[in-house]
Amino acid sequence: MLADELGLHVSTVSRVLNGRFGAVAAGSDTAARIRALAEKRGYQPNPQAASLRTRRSNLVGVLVPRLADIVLATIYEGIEEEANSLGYSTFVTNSLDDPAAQRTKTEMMLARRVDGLIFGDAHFDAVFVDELARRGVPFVLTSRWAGAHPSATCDDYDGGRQVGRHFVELGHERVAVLAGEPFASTGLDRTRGCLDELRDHGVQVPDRWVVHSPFDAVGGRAACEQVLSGREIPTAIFAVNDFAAIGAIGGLLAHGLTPGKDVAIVGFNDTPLAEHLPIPLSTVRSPMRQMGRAAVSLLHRRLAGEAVESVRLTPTLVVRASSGPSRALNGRAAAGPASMM
Amino acid sequence: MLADELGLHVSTVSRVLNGRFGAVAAGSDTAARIRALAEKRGYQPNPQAASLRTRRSNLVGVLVPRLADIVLATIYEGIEEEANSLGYSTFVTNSLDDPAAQRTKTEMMLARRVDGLIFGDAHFDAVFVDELARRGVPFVLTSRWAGAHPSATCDDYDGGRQVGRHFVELGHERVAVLAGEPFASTGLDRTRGCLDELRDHGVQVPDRWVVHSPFDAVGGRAACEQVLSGREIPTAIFAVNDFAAIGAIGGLLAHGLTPGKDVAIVGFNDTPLAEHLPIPLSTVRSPMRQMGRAAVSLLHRRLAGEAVESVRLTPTLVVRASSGPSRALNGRAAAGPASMM
DNA sequence: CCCCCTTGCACAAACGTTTGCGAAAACGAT
DNA sequence: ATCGTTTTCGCAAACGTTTGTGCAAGGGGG
Repeated sequence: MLADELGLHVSTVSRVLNGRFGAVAAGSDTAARIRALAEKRGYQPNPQAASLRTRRSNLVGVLVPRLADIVLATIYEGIEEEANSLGYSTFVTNSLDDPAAQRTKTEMMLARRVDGLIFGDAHFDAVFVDELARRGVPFVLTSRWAGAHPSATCDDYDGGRQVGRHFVELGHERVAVLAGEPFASTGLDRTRGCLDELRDHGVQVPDRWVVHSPFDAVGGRAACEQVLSGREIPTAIFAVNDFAAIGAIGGLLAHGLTPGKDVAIVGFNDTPLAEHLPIPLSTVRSPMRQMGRAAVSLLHRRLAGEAVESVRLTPTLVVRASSGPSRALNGRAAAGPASMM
Repeated sequence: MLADELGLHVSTVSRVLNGRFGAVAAGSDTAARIRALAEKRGYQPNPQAASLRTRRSNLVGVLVPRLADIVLATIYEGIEEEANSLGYSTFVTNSLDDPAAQRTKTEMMLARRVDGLIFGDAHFDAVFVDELARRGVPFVLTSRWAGAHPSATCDDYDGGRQVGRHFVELGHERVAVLAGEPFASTGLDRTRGCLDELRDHGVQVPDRWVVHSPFDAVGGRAACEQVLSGREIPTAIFAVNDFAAIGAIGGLLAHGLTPGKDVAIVGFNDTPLAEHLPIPLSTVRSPMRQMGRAAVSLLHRRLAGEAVESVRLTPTLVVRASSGPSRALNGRAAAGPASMM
């Protein structure tokens, strides 16, 4: 250690390096000497020794359904940024939305003595998080909310309404919703918002046109196929997730329908890919990175004993070719489909 | 603690719970009593206290260019799986391929006392990893290799050759390569493999048709635009990454060219999206998850003092619509470009 | 000149493990 | 019954911090 090398006591070193109190912890010259040597030696305090003593690890555990989902990965980028700037390190892990995995992974993080947790995979029934709350484990939610637990989410309901309004403005009267997983508040709120807005404008969506599926391309494809299997087909589809939208586009094309022409389609999240797809995808941009940052900030304040309130960030609709021009101008005639591609 | 509760000494408890030696560390009855209570209390040893004593943290640091890149995220899934099963926990962080960030993030992990590191973002020049190796920091590489450091990678050169062979089999004689970042072994090997295979079959690729770009859609788009800006255009394009391929597809369409018809295009990695794109993308499937697992295994053995050798996993070409049917059967006539979308 | 207050630092305990060492107890062989 | 060997387990030190307490010196006011 450097204490001995300076002929000082380790406690003195600790005090100046932590610079706790307003008052200087040591004579300005000794403090300077200490800092100088620490710099020179590249001294980094041993975090495990410190947390052993302080009973704080400055670790936060993060659970997401899946990091390979770009949405969650981006949220995690926000989490990491903010966490680092607050002096925390983060453990991430995938739960795959499997309740058993959520439990065991959470226990692993707890065993690692994380100070708190951030869940990006909360299920709408909230049974697991309720249980954790009862145990007094400090956590916050992000991406999805559940129960009354503090969360940093996107205002998905509002996003859904924006999509609904977009559809009515385009004159659509037959719309389907690919609603995502039934246990995720994101999908639920997005579809509810959309349906509410449509209803407010006199458009009713039949139940058979609200279909749940996983938040990925194969899920979207399957859900789309199901919608298209009926006698009547919709003129607009809202997929509550960009990847589901991509799958749906595949489904449409397979049925000889051109997205953005025969049927409008809009996704959600504004994934980087959306604007680069062969048919640029209309979508709702959600502030993913900010959600992550907000979640950490929430957790940080919770850990400081503060009573925090959930934050809900507003998304914005981005219109591209996939939701096409107004149906009023467009009619159903199929022009040379290549023109807009 | 549970030691006192049992009237036993903490050291005894420690011994039976660790079950170190082949010989039982305690009487079978006391051992049973200890285990029973540990189970009942849900006792989990404090890892920071343990690492303080053992000077091993069982932590491994992972640096990737970006987790929001699905390729790296998937590799990380493999890393996490294997790490957990070996008793390690992992810290991941994004370096964004920025050398300064690589340095500071690495130092952060070292400050956290990780036992070893896994780099998914090694640069081909290897200056940083060389330096680390000199300092005696234990690490392995994955995804990209550099210098002679142990790595778990895909045989990118072979993958490139497979693409080259595919192109010659289809009869292409004018091919372009969107080569990715010039500092990544992945892109370098993939293009080299492709070019070598083509050359072996008498096809020369002009330098102006080998263009570097970031591994994402906008990069691919830009690179593609550059290729298409010339007087002559290629009949086949190899994008060394699926996302770049998607961007390139956008570029082709913008020029009125239909991928898979006017020009064949193949990507790399077989991202989940590839097969669900409007024009299903031919691509080379790389064993991402296995690479991650192999990297951890390598690191683990290195930490045990073993001298390890790099592993190189072989990829397999997956042919889909985007590389279209043989040019011999196809000719150059451009049919209605929309038909297959 | 004495007292008190501040400043500057050392002392030591504590956090929860692991592990070398040694003592007591159990056991087997003679 | 004795002796040697093994088994079983307690003792204590150590890992690198943080932090409450206390002691000595220095300084200012009476």
